[in-house]
Amino acid sequence: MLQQFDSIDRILHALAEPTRRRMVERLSDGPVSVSALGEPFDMSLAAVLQHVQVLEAAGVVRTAKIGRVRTCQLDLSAMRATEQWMRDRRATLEQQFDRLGAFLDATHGPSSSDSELP
Amino acid sequence: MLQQFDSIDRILHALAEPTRRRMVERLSDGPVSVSALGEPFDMSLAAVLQHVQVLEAAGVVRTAKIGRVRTCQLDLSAMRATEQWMRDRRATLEQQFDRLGAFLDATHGPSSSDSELP
DNA sequence: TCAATACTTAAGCAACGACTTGACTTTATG
DNA sequence: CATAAAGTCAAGTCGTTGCTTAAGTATTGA
Repeated sequence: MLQQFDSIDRILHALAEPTRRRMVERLSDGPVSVSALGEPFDMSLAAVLQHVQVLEAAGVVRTAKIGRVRTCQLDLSAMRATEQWMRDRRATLEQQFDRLGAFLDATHGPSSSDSELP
Repeated sequence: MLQQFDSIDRILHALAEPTRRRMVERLSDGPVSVSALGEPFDMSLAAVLQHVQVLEAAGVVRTAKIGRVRTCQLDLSAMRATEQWMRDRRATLEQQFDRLGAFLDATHGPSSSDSELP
């Protein structure tokens, strides 16, 4: 597979990992250090750092080092962009349903709406 | 890594793959057959089918076979659930900002708001 | 200053995931 | 019926990823 990831690809890839997802959940309560972030997991600090680096490379978190501790913080704009991508797909498809509904209404008179999936 | 994926994990994993993301974009224009879905990609039909199976297992698409052709269709509820997860993380964190803002306002009088990231 | 703390880096390994090819199975269609 | 079309299944290849351990580097506190 070619590694020509665009921004959304990197964000989704970062969030697809269960451990990283739980880290993000933790970070939504506020900023924490790398070791504090990894504390719930049975995992070396090096592994925790690798997850943090993936999240940071994706733009999902920002980090800053003060003294010897690196503090991690969620960057919401990445998730906003991803939500937006999903909203766009939904909007496009929902438009299709609307057009189909209108077509059916025009062809055979108005009937029950088909514009929502079960 | 333990394979104890929950629903959102499977959805995000399915959408994290660039090829599958483009398939989803195609499907947001309406339902297509497996071979039509794979037509833009330089890839065997077997590979296309594997992607479809991942998307279906994640609940991102539903498929149905009529005669010899299997038609694929987006299921929006999966993406809605994922959007919701992201909205929840954002909401929690934004609440933190609000609390911090209120704290700062109470401690030193009102100043410029910190409730939004750059 | 010495030792503990908090990361960081690098190398290596095993599991996973995206592809492939090749052999079928099922529907159409001439 | 014979052949093509559309999809399915099963191995097997190979790069990526999540993790480990081991050996650093700064910082901090007694």
